[in-house]
Amino acid sequence: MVAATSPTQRLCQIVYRLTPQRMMIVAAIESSGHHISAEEIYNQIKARYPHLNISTIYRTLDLLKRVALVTETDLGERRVRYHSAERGHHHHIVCQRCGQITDLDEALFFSLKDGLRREYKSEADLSHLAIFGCCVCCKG
Amino acid sequence: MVAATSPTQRLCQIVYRLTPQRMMIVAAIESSGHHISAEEIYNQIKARYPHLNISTIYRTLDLLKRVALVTETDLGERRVRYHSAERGHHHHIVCQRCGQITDLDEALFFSLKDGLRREYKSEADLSHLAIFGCCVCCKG
DNA sequence: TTGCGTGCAAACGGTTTGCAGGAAC
DNA sequence: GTTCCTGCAAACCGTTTGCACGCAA
Repeated sequence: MVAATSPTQRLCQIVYRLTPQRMMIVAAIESSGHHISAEEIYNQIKARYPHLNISTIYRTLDLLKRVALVTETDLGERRVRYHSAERGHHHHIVCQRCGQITDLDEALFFSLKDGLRREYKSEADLSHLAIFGCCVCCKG
Repeated sequence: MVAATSPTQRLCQIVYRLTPQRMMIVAAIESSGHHISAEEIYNQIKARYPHLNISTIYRTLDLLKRVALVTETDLGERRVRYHSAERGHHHHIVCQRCGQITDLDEALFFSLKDGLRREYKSEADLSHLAIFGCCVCCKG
């Protein structure tokens, strides 16, 4: 059983230099279950490696986006969040009261995508949609 | 035939002071067909009234949001855009190539809203959704 | 006359940039 | 040895804030 190519291996293949910083940043994103922000990556790595500069984070994130290893999502905060592209397309509903983020099944969006194609002749890129609302817990 | 209360009249009713700046800002938003940014409002008014300061724009926008005269939308740019609340709920598809913004019919979203309620017990606030994609013109 | 609204200037927070030294290959 | 990557510091850009003056009511 052969493991799928790891993100680090893929970075290698694409000829970019494999520096400790880049490996730590990739690892931080991979290991993060949720959508992580640049600052969160920074703080997480800095604890072990205080030398790191935040501009390196941004430059690496930019690189990772270009080689399609990470995707960025705008969850309506002031800042943008990142996650591994391996997690694929998914959408979220963000609770406006408690901030909880729930991932949504893609099937929910099929009819919307269809309607856009039929009625607007537009191809929607529904790769990372954030919907705002109110979750079960806060409805009471 | 009686005209509906104008935004300016409504501001008056809500006891806030009616200053020339506020009137100009309301007028700029009303007369703008599209979704206007704080800076666009600023530049538009400044041409006639150079004394105006941009912090007044932000403070007034904040006030107008609180009294529900304007709504703000995040169209995935760095900045936020505003429009008159009178235009009501609507959604947009933003073309990722040419930047064109097309308003969408709300009916497109009924099944999505329904699914969210049924399957996730969440009440979606679909008042201003921005969907990204590719318009007819750019598809070629 | 009072208190709200304004202009001004300075700060904010997330992000980007130019530069020179240093590490990966 | 060469090129790319990094840390540093400073700039950027949209937005917010504290303050004192001034105008709407």
